Amino acid sequence: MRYSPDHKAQTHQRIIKEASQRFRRDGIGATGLQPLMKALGLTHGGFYSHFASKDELVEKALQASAAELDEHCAQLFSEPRPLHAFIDNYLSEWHQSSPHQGCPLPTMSAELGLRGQPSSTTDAILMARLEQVQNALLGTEQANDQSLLIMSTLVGALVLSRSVHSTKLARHILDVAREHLKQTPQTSS
Amino acid sequence: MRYSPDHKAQTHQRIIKEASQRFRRDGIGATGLQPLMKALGLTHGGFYSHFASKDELVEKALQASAAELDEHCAQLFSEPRPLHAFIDNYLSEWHQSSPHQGCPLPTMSAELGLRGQPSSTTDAILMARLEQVQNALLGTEQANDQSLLIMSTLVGALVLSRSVHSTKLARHILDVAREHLKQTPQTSS
DNA sequence: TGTACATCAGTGAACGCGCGTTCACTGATGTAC
DNA sequence: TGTACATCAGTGAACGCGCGTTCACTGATGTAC
Repeated sequence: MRYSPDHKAQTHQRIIKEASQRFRRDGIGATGLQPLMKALGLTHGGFYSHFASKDELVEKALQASAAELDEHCAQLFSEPRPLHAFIDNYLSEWHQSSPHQGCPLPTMSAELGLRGQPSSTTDAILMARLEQVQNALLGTEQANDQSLLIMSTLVGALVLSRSVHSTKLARHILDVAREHLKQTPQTSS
Repeated sequence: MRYSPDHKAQTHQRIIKEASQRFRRDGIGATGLQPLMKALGLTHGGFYSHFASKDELVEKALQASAAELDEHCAQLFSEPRPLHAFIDNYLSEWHQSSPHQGCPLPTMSAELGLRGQPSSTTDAILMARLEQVQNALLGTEQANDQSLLIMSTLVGALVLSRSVHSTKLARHILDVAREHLKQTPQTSS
């Protein structure tokens, strides 16, 4: 064979990785398969020997984003104050300006909501995130509810911060949410 | 003339109204001008005698959404407990399942963030919403910051609730956020 | 009162473009004999 | 060792489609004389 035995598998993964970034950065609808393949030094015709359709790629890319995020979070949650580390990371300037490397919920959830296949991977991503926050809350009463509340505020602050034109306001939104969430640490509200 | 003197102005407004709903429901990119005009019983060719481009319509439609929302909020804020009324409305099942009639922030902000023209109408919408929340907080210290925090949680809860596949979870997200926000009424955190 | 003309909201065919998808093909490799 | 064939990741032209946009046109009306 012309290529190494795992060459195709590698290409497969490269497509998924690039797609997962573009979907988060530009949205699913605005990401074309032709430019995507070209960016990887390939032609678009080969795409369908890797995936049955764009929808399949969306699903795979979303799962890849989730796995990437799980790994990233696992590191944060090994720190002394896991919840603070998670919050700081989620509301960091890095996350604000790097949607393509961050959580898919703020960027893709709206678009996924109205796409044909409801996917249910969104649920899985949210649940995974919630679980980790719950672990950090260490068996507090209503840890379940509180983690939902925290995630709501995190996602909302990030969405608003990214959509706002004034960088000063954008930053302030993150600051306010960060302060509040770190101030109400383990106790139920 | 064949039409009444304000006929064109009426058509103009009908286009804006229909567009403002479709943009919120389906997204800007996924809303075609051809189907939009057809839905109003018109042909697509006439569009450009009303607007210079789709971008201009986006701007006008966004402003219309904002005005519509202002009016709606004004009613809520005349009630005895304006903040509670606002929160209940924002996190209601009606708002959850009626993105086309609701706040454009949860549905359009992601897409607006990455479009060419930064628009800055998003900022105006957010500021208007914040101002009303602040008024409800009646000059509390840090009313400014607290209204930002409330809006973050409201937007995040609605975004998550809409994107989630399980209706039970969707409802729970709204419930948790509503309970929390109504529990911390006027006092700063 | 009747004819000729101007107005102008809306019509519908056409444009170039990028989309997702299909498919006959290429060409370097490994295998068979 | 050398030739013939099978494999298969990737190629690139082509498909039908809907998009935003343009433009010559229609046809009912109001106005001028």
